[in-house]
Amino acid sequence: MVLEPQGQNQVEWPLVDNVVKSTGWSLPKARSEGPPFITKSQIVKVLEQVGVLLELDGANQFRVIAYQNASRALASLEEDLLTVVSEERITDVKGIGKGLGGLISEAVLEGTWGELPSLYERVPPGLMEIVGIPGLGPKRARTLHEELGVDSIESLKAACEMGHIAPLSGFGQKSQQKYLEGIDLLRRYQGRSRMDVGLLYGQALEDRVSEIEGVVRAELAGSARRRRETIGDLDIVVGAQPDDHDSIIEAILAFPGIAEVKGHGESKVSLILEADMLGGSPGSSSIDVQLAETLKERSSDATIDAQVRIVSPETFPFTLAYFTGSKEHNIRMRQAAIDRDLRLNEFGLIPEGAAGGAIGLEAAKHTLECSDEADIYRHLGMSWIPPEMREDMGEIEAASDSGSGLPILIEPSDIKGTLHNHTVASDGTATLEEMAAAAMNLGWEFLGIADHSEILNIGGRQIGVSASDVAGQAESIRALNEGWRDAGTDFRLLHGSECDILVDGSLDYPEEVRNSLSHVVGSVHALGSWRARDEIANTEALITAVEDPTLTVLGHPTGRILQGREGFPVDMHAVLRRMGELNAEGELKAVEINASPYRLDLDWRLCKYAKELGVPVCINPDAHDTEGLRDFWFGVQVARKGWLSPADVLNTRSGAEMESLLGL
DNA sequence: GCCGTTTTCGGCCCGACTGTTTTCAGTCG
Repeated sequence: MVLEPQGQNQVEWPLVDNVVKSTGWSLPKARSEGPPFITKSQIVKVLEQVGVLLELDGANQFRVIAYQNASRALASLEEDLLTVVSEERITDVKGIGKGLGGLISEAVLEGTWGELPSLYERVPPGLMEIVGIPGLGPKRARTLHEELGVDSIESLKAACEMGHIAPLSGFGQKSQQKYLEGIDLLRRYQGRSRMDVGLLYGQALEDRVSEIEGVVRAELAGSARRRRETIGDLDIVVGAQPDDHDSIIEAILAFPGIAEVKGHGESKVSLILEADMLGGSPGSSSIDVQLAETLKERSSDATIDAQVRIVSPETFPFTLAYFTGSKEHNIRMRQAAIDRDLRLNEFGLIPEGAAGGAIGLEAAKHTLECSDEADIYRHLGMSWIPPEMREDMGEIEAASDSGSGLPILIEPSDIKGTLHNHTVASDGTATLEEMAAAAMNLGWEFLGIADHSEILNIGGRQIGVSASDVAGQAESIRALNEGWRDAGTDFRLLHGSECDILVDGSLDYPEEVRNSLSHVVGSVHALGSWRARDEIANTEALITAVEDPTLTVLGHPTGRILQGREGFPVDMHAVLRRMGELNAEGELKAVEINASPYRLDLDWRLCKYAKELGVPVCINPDAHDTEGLRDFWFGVQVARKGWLSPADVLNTRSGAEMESLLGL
């Protein structure tokens, strides 16, 4: 076989990847051929940036919001953008009007950006970094620039140290000090945590708070409850009688593992947590005990911000719903309330007539009673929406009495096995027997082995299984399966491979080797080459790969590492559309949700589209040891967030069904 | 800048907290 030159298939190994932080604040250059001269994902990014630039430029805040909304609207556009633009249907997209429709069309068809270049030139790039500092928003950044010429983190730091900030009107000693601390914080702290780390801390905190005397209810809210792929800070909502609030706050402040108390008042405590918080048993957490143990080892040096909010038990459901978000979901909920002449906030659902001019807690005395979140949704003519779905991605419409209804979401217990796992034959640390035992321990009926294919090497070291060794692995698996069959055990190993997708979209291994396998997980590992190319070339190559008759599952489709590196540019909508066609023709082409919390790729935003196209999703832990199998749990969270039901997920099928689907 | 079945103009979610003020702007979620 012909091997690619080594450099082409060097893995950029995720966790030692040095993240080069370029500012990224510039307008993308047009492709040399087109249209499209600029791709959808590039426009999405530009609109998002322009929102920030306009704020810094002192624009009307509603104009700013319009750009942000348009960015979101475009991101969730499923159709091919060039088609939509060419047919002059771009302004049919809600949130994109004449102005932005024109801008988007110009970018796609001409490769130019209208008036935007002058905006980008006008706003110093350093100001964009500065608004990342807590307590320093666009207005103050603008003032600092105009008054002191601050145009970077460095010049801000210098201005603080020389005491130039405090005398400014509207600023003061405390602001100056806070900015210095903020700069330090920004350098130390990445801002968000992966889902696994965030949930581990969140559930540890929730468990500890629940045990405090006087606490009636405590629940994790925010992005953690919504199972976002990364979690900003933790929000815990506590319901307790007002008389108990003081003692509860005192008890919280005495917890181990508090690196810093950022502030505390009558109803709120703001903390930075560190690893000591994780001591003790995992208690009632929904991550199981074993998984929690594994995660503790992974996240021993992490810290995370947490806010605890304490309200009366009657107010609890409103506060929980409010702090669960998302912001976009809440806005829609408020609008639904307004339509019914109600006011919805974190304290209640208040008839406007009854509240009069009162606001806040005073107005909330007139609230409609709600004993749980479902009551709130019911008052607004909707069924209860699972937190994972609260992203304003159509759930409000689906949940409303006149809507199409919400799907029944998949649960971890629906999973009967997974298809993408490694052993000592490539870069795993467990044997076939050990992996199989661990899978049976999880109650699974099958385990797909998919060691790396021949071409893969890391740092020059051969990792993949050579073509000649594939037959040996097949024989071992056949013997093991025979043993289980004879013993009447309903379990089997499925012999697959994680075959590299080469730069031209062809698959590693000779065809006859791939044909001998039960399944092929096709994955891109030569990230360097793919990231150096444009979206259209990558999309074509990926479509070539999924069209290969031997490919069963498209593995970690974009190659992203959360908070490590972006995936390669690709029009995943187009790839999924092609996969949808192939499935309609009777082929089995599944797309993976790589459940490793470092990846969570396919992104949840694309799951619903895959489902609509009839592309089965396969949740795979990509386990490299027996504990790694448990990561499938995170994949299930992503699937739920992406509206998937058990039937939409390939590996909810029984072991026997799986064999039949794979033609074994 | 977007939107509209009371509107093509005049709205655009809403409240807490902080630090700066002495009645409030900016930031955050």
